[in-house]
Amino acid sequence: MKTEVPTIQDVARVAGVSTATVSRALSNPERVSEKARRQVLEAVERTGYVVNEAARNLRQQRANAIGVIAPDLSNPFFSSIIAGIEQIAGPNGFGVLVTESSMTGQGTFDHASLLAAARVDGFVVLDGQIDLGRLRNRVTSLSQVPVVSACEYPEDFPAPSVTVDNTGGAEKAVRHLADLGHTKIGHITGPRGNILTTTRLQGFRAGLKSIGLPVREDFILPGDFNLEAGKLAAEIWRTMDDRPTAMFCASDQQAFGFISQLSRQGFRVPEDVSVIGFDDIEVSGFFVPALTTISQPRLELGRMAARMLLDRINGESHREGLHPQLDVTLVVRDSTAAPRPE
Amino acid sequence: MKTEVPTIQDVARVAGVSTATVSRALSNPERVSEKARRQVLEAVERTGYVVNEAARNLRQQRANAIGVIAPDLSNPFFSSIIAGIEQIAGPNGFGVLVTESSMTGQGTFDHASLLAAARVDGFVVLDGQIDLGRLRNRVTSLSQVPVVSACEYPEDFPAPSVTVDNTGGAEKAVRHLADLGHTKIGHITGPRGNILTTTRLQGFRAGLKSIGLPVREDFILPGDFNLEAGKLAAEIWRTMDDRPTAMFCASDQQAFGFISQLSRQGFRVPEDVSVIGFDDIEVSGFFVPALTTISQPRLELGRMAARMLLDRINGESHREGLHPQLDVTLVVRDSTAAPRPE
DNA sequence: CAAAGCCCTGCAATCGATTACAAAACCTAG
DNA sequence: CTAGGTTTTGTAATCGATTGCAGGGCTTTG
Repeated sequence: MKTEVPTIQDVARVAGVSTATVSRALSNPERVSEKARRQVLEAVERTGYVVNEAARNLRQQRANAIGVIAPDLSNPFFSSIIAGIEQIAGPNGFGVLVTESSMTGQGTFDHASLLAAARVDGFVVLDGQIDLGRLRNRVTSLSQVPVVSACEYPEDFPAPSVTVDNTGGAEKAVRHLADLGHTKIGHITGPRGNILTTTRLQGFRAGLKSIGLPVREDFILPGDFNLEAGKLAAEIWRTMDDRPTAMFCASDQQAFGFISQLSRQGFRVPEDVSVIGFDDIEVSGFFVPALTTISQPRLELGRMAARMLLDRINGESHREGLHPQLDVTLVVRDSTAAPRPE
Repeated sequence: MKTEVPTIQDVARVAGVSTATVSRALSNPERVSEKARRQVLEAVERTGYVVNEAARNLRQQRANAIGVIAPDLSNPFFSSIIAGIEQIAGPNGFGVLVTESSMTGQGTFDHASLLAAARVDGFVVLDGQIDLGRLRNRVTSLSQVPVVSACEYPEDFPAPSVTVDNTGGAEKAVRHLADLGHTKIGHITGPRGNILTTTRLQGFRAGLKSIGLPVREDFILPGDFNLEAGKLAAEIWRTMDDRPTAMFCASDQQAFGFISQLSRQGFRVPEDVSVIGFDDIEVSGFFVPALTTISQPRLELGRMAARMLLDRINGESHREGLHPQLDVTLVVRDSTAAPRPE
């Protein structure tokens, strides 16, 4: 039982040609004769040869892999994006290396090293809070390094990005609630300093304004995107003298936490308060009540980001400032309804 | 602005030593003199040198990376396990390459190639449905290749695995329902042929038997682990003449789908029917009603698998048949209650 | 038939690190 | 002061693929 892994040499010997021909037959089939190609292909079959990526990477000075820096793998929102990235990267011969932001910085695995180490040819950054200093530190100008951000990104991130229309989404949410007859509309924000938080809040304000409703600052509750934050917000809502009859949540998870805590206290959604989320993750349609929300094209976000990154890696440097914005759509389900008549 | 990446040669020149010394100073500090070490370290600092992994991998014949084959990245269940794998792999200098099973087989990216291509040193397989033929095809005997399966695995998978006590978990679920006073207990299974389906069903039967309840075959509904399956099962439950008063679902997602569809039809959980899930994914505690379920140590599952794989890669061949089983725990929340008195 | 051009092929250098081997430097003890 | 031992260092081979260059074969054309 031979455990030896066959090399290109073995193939060459079996096929009766040189290694150069084998290499060419495999990567540039049209550059070799019909006959040689057949022989090589057969020899590959017989030997079970598979190219050694390490050798190829070394010679070609590229890794054929891209890195993904995600803040939190256990958040289903990100995994969908990653799946989208995979969908594009895989068929193009690129592997996908996923790293949680919290992991990097340990051992040999910080972002910059990852890149310089020739392990990946570029990054998709999904983390809006990422520490730029660490990246910049090694890489003089980020704009020379293939990096694309998706979804979120830190302020003045000097890289192309692909995002969704957060402002427009928030406006849609507000308009939907207003259309149902709500006039006292509240908002639970995302974490401070996050770009998504800012744009959604902006859209919330703009939405109210555009339909002539006043912005009640006391109806804006600070939060985070996770379940716990929604729960906390519910506690605050409960203690309010004058309560909003509808809440626009910055994320679906947050909405779940909000609704969950409310029902535990005996309130009903949408009877006592309408709730609308943002993201449209998979469970949203199956929540009780099914969640009305703003749907993001998550898979497409990932696919787009991957495409842009691959383009950059391949040298098609579309100008620095490419920032496509995908559209979001309102999905009406059961968590929103007309306010209870006074 | 130089874009050149510094090599070990550059470091050697700056430090005034040979490349061999640089290499040793970095990976075996104790093998070089105090003085040389200082010089090298300073030169590294000055040049911003980072080892080229491709070159190292080629020379050392190892990739310092492990592959993870997951069936479905958008399932939050798996992402947690992956996070666990990361936690172990990262600090040990190993990268984690994640692949969705559905992706592999396309292009150069099928499982076996991935391995032979020297891209990864081993795999963690999370997919119970994986096509073994494709793996075996290249690799004479899987048992020689560092592979560890976690959670699920195909029948007679010739590799170490780490799983949870599915049978025991199912028994706990049944016992809990029985303790509440239920005698008509049903089960929605996972997909056919899956090991988790089998073991949980087994446990379900064993549980009933151990408390002296008869196994009603018509109370066992075929399903899948996803949301949709739960919804389908709910439709069946509705049409039953004699309905179970409690359902043990093979997964939390399935339970969500079941509850969701039921409430849409005007039934209430747990008043009309108690529901218990399996997995304890994050939202479960925030569902309405909060889901009673069997909690799996998902992070630990990943960590354990990673540890075992790293051991195998490093040659510590603990005997073939290592199959640790982690314990699961019952988490009682609001979706289960005593049956309504007749 | 010879010259020019094209296609195919092979030789050998190359990528950047690691490491076997040997030489050099340094110590220690007699 | 020297033989023998130990530590430190450097030289050069090596991993496996890709690719610039040049040579050989074949076709085309004058």
